[in-house]
Amino acid sequence: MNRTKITLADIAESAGVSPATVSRVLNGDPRVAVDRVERVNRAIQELGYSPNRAARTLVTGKTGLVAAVIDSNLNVFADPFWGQITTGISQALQEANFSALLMVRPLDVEDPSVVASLAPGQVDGAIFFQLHNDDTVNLLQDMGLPLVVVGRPDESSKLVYVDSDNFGGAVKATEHLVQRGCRRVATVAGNQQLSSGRLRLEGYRTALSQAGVPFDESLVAYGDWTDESGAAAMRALLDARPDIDGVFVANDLMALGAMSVLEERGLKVPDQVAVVGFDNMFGGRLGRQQLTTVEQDVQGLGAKAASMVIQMIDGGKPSSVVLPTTLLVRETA
Amino acid sequence: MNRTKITLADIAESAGVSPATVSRVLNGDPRVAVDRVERVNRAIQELGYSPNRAARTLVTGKTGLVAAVIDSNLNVFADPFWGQITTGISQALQEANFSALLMVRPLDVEDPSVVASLAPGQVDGAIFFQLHNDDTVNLLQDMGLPLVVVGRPDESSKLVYVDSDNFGGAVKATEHLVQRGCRRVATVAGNQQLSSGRLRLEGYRTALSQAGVPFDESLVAYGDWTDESGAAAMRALLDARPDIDGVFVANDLMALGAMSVLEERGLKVPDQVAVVGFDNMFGGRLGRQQLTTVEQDVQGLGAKAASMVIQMIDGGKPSSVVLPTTLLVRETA
DNA sequence: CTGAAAGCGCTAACAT
DNA sequence: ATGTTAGCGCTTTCAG
Repeated sequence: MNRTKITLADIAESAGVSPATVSRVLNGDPRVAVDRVERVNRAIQELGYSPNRAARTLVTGKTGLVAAVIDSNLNVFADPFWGQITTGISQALQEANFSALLMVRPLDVEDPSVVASLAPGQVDGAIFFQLHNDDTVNLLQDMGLPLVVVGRPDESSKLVYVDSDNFGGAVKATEHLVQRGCRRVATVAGNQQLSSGRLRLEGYRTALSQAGVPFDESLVAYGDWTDESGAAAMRALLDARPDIDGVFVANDLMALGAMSVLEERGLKVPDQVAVVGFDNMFGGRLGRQQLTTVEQDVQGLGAKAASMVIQMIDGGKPSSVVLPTTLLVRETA
Repeated sequence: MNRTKITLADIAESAGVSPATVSRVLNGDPRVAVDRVERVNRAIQELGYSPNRAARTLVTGKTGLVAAVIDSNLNVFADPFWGQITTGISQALQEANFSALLMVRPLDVEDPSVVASLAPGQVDGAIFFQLHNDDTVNLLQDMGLPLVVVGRPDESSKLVYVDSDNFGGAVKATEHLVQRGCRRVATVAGNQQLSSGRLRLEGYRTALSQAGVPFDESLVAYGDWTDESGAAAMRALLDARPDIDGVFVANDLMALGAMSVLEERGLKVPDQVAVVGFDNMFGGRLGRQQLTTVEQDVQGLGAKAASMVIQMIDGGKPSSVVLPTTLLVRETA
């Protein structure tokens, strides 16, 4: 239909006012006379005008864009996590009239192209996920880019972050196992390069030590979040310690793998071995039994991250936030 | 560090050349003398310059942006599908030097804001998902926006699309059931508002009729892709037709629900009832048994969609593509 | 309250 | 092979 792009000048002419006035109407300047506002709006309507972002950006210096940067090395894209969190981000940004720029990139290496795409003037802010190294991010931050990290950066870092309470969730999960009478509680830990992996393991250790149980290395096995790795870890655990009677698995997918191994060995869940997962993936209906697990609000995480960058863009200095996690007791423990 | 934004003019001055020359170097114009290219590049390096997108966009009319538009009413974000497909899109765009703009919006209503954000000049192209109504999309297409749809639009539509071979996959799944000896093959169909839901059901019917089996309404139940709905559908099916000996479930998540019902009724899979799913979610390891299912290449779907918009942006006229699906025979059928 | 005019940073003719 | 010169479409002083 409207193949020719129509500009602010066209509106000005059609409405019989100056470009400046049109611009004022567009930006809600209250000083413009009511009848003129009306005339301008009508012209906009009739001609089907929408302002050119680039031109606006060029003069204001604001792009209206926030980048969501995801490490492509985390090839766990099959995890529902990503869809949920990007949705949370996109919708929250939307409401503040920002758009989300999705960047899936290898972040483990120093990548000049990432820096270039995020240099001041390219985007107004950025949200980073689960970084392996903080260098690029710190550089960008020093260049004045408003940014927040999802997950927990190094202690030493001054980066602002949002995270689920992985530690607290793991503590609750482990305590639950202890309280229900498990005496030899093992754990299948996740990727220790990620803060979520480290903190869930730390929560397990802490809960145990608070319960007066000495830490036992042979009760810990590691996976990489996938169900196969959970199965392998569970097998290793059982081989080393056939007396295990409870296990905290750092995510539901690995718990799924672990439970299939338990079944394959003829071990009854939860009577012989109780299992607690983490994520509340598919409402715990992942395996054959309703999984007892720790719930985190992933979409909320995304929304929070978005609102924090926006705050920073507006000159604010939000502090890092840790969102609560909830233990959902179901059939497996 | 470099808080002051440095521009092309700064580079020109520092390198002792004209802005035009810098621009040429930036855009790889081969005519520039080698030593000058060198000088310019050094200046760029030293000053840490990166070109301003907005300015470039303003003059070239190309934004370097492709929007990925997802209907927020499809609140199936927990499905791994989204993460995979957006990853596929983002990476493919990346390689062609485009960026992905993620827009999660209600598409069932006529939304002027969607049109405005996608009007010519705002983005170079768009990828739409699973639309319920084609009106907005057709409008945008008429306005000259290069766009491709993921999923199958109305027959009448002239939209270019990419889709997995849902029909063919369903045919293979159903044929497999028939060939393994199932006489009363039921189906748990998905959301019929989506082309994937319709085509998988159609594939089931077609395979059956080709096998000379008359269509039987009482062997069809509907779900909404969730595992609960799959369980409910399976229950209804079994109540109506206790003689069912095979079932094609339109996605793995519903198959998971269906299998738990089978188990709860003491029906052995696959001996008493064989089950085939669709998606190959988590490699079929979703339930307690390795699920026989139809695999689709979701990330490939995203990548293909991206390369097709890029083709259109470059003036090409790609035709719609249907990506093959594969039956993976495992334990459940 | 409104208009004129000057750019924002870049590219693309057009000269040279 | 390189420089000069106009703008791209918008916002924003600065006058009035």
